[in-house]
Amino acid sequence: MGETLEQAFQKLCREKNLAVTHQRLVIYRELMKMHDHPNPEQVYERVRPELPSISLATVYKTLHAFVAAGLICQVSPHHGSMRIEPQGEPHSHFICLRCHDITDIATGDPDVAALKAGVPAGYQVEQVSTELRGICGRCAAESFSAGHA
Amino acid sequence: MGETLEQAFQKLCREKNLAVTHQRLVIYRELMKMHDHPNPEQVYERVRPELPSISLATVYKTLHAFVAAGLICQVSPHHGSMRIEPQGEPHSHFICLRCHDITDIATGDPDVAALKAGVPAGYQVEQVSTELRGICGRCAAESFSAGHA
DNA sequence: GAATATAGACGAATAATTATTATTTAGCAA
DNA sequence: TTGCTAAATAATAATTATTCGTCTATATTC
Repeated sequence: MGETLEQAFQKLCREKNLAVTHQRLVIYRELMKMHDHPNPEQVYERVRPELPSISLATVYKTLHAFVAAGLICQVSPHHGSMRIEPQGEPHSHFICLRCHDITDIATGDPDVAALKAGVPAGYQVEQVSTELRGICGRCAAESFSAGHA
Repeated sequence: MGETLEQAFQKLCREKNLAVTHQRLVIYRELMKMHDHPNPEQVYERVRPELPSISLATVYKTLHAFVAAGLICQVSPHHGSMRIEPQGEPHSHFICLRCHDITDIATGDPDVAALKAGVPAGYQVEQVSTELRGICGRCAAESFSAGHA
């Protein structure tokens, strides 16, 4: 039973062509214990007792590898830098994961009332927004031609 | 008529207790011309011809002042650092603008089909997420007691 | 118009992340 | 097994984005 998680991890790695390393296993095991939304620094601190010589850069690379492989998700990947919206019109945004470009999407408002219903008491909601993320037309065209070059 | 924007800006500033400065006016005027989602660096480059001695730090401070006053919006303010979600369950997030804490919100999925309908052709949507932003219970309680200290 | 508070310029500092390079390790084949 | 090759790691430097501190300049208030 103690092996179940490790075996599951090995299987996942095979599927995704990730090498199974001790560091990755320990990081994965710690991640699976966490039910909040840690940042890389926190993950680093959590694994250090078991991996005293690990470096923060390795944690970053491992987390990115896990995200790319779909083992974990990233909460609202940001845009590299602060982005502002001069006009106050409410709409959704499409954010390109590759070039970070933001495209306005005209959509109906989300059901704000239903969303707010799930918010704990004492929380003050100031904004609600829906984002779509993926690859924009330009980047999709580029990777297509690159794939056929 | 050329004065309309300037007058409107002055009025806004009075309402929000912001001093009307030349730098702020120029930044505001440029922002109102922009229909994309510039970052501070881009705003800086845009105003430099008119304000050769402005510093990037001033642009940051001004943008923050404008956001706080509600003159402009920020597109998905980020969390200071990368945040991950170990478990793959889909849900929404409440993000505290003060302490950056992320709280899971159990909600129904947004109408993904309707959202995707507004996406330009050639764009590949990989994720759709809804975020609520505001002040979490802890921070709200703190500012309440601070306000009455 | 003078006093006071706020804003700006400049440079340095900090935080988050990525790149570099040498070393180690995993995955695979003989 | 053993050795080869590609990938992963550790350590550190570099980059990028953002903020801070200090001094000067400007706006607001009287």
